[in-house]
Amino acid sequence: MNIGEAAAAAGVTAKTIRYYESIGLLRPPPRSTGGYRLYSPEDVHTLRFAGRARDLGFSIDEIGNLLALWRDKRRASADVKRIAIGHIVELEGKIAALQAMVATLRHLARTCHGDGRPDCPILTSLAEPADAGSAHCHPPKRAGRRKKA
Amino acid sequence: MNIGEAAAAAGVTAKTIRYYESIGLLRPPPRSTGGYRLYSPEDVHTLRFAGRARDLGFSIDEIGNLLALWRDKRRASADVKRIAIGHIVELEGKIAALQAMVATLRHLARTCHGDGRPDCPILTSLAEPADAGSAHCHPPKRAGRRKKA
DNA sequence: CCTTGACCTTCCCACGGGGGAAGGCTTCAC
DNA sequence: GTGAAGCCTTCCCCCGTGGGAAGGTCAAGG
Repeated sequence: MNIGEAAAAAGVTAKTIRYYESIGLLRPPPRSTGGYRLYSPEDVHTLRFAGRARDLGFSIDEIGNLLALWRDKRRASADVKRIAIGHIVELEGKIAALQAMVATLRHLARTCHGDGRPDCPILTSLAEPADAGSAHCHPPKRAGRRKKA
Repeated sequence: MNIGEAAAAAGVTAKTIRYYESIGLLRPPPRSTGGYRLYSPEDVHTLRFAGRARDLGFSIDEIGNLLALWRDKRRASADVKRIAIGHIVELEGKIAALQAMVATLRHLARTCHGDGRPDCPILTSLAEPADAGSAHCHPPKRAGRRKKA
């Protein structure tokens, strides 16, 4: 089948498939005489695997590792589980960072009149020096974003 | 003061300042005879404002809006609050998406032996057709990542 | 047989939010 | 006067795609 059909069957876009192939995540499929990529039903399985792993937030590298384990019939399930657990930890870190932002924003929004007057603690707090604006709130910023933080 | 000093005072990197200037988020400062950017204490306030807004997860566009409101002394605090509330909603959507992923992963990890045997429900579930693998779990995937979702 | 339209190909640009390096100026302290 | 920072610009890199242009292929209908 052509790339469009395979993409629809796997729940990803043709664009994504070409991208995954270009970065070496997927092996290049055979081509028709006209140069079209030709996919087998097994390929569709692999594509769906990759797409669903992405939906679960795995990075390209992690998906590559999972794909290798998937292809290896003698894998140990412990290896798979370790990757999954590690990913859970990573996701929870992001969740915590986002929740800290929400908490800070909620606090700021609560103290803002929200009417026609110009004075707004959200704005003044954002411009406050150093950590004065966030110290009374929740330190953990974005996960690993700031180098000097 | 030069860019490095201003960056240190505002808690951002010189690189970030140049980047923000290049995309039009910040106005170009005056230059010395040697071409160095010269920043005033007010500029440092603005820089800190932008950096802290980014730490709270605001997008470049949103920071631009907030900066415009910040400069406008006759703004209505309701406008600021609306942006903040909108951002909270957005962040909560991301949190929910991440939590759904974690829940699914937890479920999969729980059913995986995690020993030397090769059979692993994590892998088989990822390759299952359609929504069979996630239907018994939590639908909301990443916020706005998949177009055809 | 030929056209049409859907599909495919490669290539480049964009996003956010910068990191890092190359190669050249300035500026400051000694 | 001179050496070491620090700054300048410019370029290319990362993730994970999405969008679109310019052009080739394929299947079906007239």
